[in-house]
Amino acid sequence: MPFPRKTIATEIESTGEAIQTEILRRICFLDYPPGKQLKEAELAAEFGVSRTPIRDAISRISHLGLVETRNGVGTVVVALSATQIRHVYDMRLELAPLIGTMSPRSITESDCEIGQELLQEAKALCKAFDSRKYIEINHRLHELITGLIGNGTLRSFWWQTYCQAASTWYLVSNQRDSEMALALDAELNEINAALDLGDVTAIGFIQRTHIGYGYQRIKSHLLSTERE
Amino acid sequence: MPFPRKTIATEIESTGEAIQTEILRRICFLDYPPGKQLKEAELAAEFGVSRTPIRDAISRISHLGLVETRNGVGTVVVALSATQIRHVYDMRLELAPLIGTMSPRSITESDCEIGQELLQEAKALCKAFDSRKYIEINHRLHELITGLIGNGTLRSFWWQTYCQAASTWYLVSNQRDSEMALALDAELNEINAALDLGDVTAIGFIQRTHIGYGYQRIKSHLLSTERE
DNA sequence: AACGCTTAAGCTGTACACAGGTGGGGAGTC
DNA sequence: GACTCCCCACCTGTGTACAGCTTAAGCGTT
Repeated sequence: MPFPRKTIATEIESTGEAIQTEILRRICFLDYPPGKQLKEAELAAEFGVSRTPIRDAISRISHLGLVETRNGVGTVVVALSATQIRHVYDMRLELAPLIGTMSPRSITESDCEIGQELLQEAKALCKAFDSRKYIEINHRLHELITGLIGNGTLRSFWWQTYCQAASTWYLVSNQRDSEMALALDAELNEINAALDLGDVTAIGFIQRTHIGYGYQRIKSHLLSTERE
Repeated sequence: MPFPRKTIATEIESTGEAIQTEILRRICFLDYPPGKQLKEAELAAEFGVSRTPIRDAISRISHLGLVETRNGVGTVVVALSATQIRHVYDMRLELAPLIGTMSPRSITESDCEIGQELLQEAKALCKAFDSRKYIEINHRLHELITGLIGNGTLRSFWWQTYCQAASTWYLVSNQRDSEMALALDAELNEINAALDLGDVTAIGFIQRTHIGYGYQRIKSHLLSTERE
């Protein structure tokens, strides 16, 4: 199944898939913020290939609704509308509990190690907030959790909604440094407890809980920006 | 959001999107059965365009896992493995109840008319089964129901799982003519009752129920083919 | 000075040519 | 006759040139 698997397991990626993953990562990480214009020629030069594979990558990304290509104009990264964000979050709230109930993969030693590692980094983040680090920790946490999903379809959907939510979520996080760091620390504490117990079901519900918190933060942010 | 919306509302489709929709339809309808080799040059000639838009369309379809492209060999339509089918159906069982609960669109007069129309065709099908007609009725029923979904993300996911399940499902249906026709007739009776009451929630649960039935049929089929 | 038109620059969409890779069939040998 | 190896036909992957579209800037007119 699609890209999520490719990003998690280190498989042999074709050139096109690697480029797709990289561009999508840049969008999620706000390296390409909403409004940013992606020029095929520019990217082609950067990756050292022709426009063809770039076009292919962008075209495949477009189904997430994160970019919009118009003939003669260009390809721009778009911020999902408030309604779309609501839809994505509503969906994530429903998907999260399924992580643990739909034939999950069993937790390994290595999963626990990664969890601990992330927790340490989150603790460091509480002392000195760094937007970029916050994003990276969250991203790796999502890779870890997505890897626990045994159902390929759910895994794909889970990853898709993450990518759709990421950009907006990380944009909001910039304005609430310490609160976000503490929330992440708390989440990772819970996740690690569940990892040690080998309880994937719990992880699903923990995710559901914290997505709810994040949703609240984003909703209040959306309200305040809509007033302007 | 992606293709489902485009297939349902009659919007202005770009060339590439139209081709994508058409190829995907052919896969769902078993015009391109598993094993069929898709040659870019052939399709290009048929649609009267160059290979470029064809490649684009196939590339975007590939994320559903229904086709596999290997360099030097070609692009072949693949049958989803038993495990993948199980994953898709498990997911559909979870998604179905959400149709009515996640901000559905309200039912219009025109929806009811289409429902009645489909019911009549289903009744005709009971008297003289026609595999092709069975597929078409089901397809249009799915377009109708997908159109009732207000949440764009859910709509996209619902449509994706339908496409993934369709090919296998329709393959199985070939071997159980009358049983399938009767089941479809029963389903459409229930759907129409819910349509008349304007109860989208009911439609979600009806779908959930009948997907369960279909799942059973496919499971027994998978078991019998695995033995061979 | 303000408005409208024209033109050119720059982007994507498409066609086409070529490079790379794969598999099968035929010639040659044992 | 069977097996092996090589070559060629055919397909996808990539690069490149060109056509079409959009926008903005600059010029001319009022």
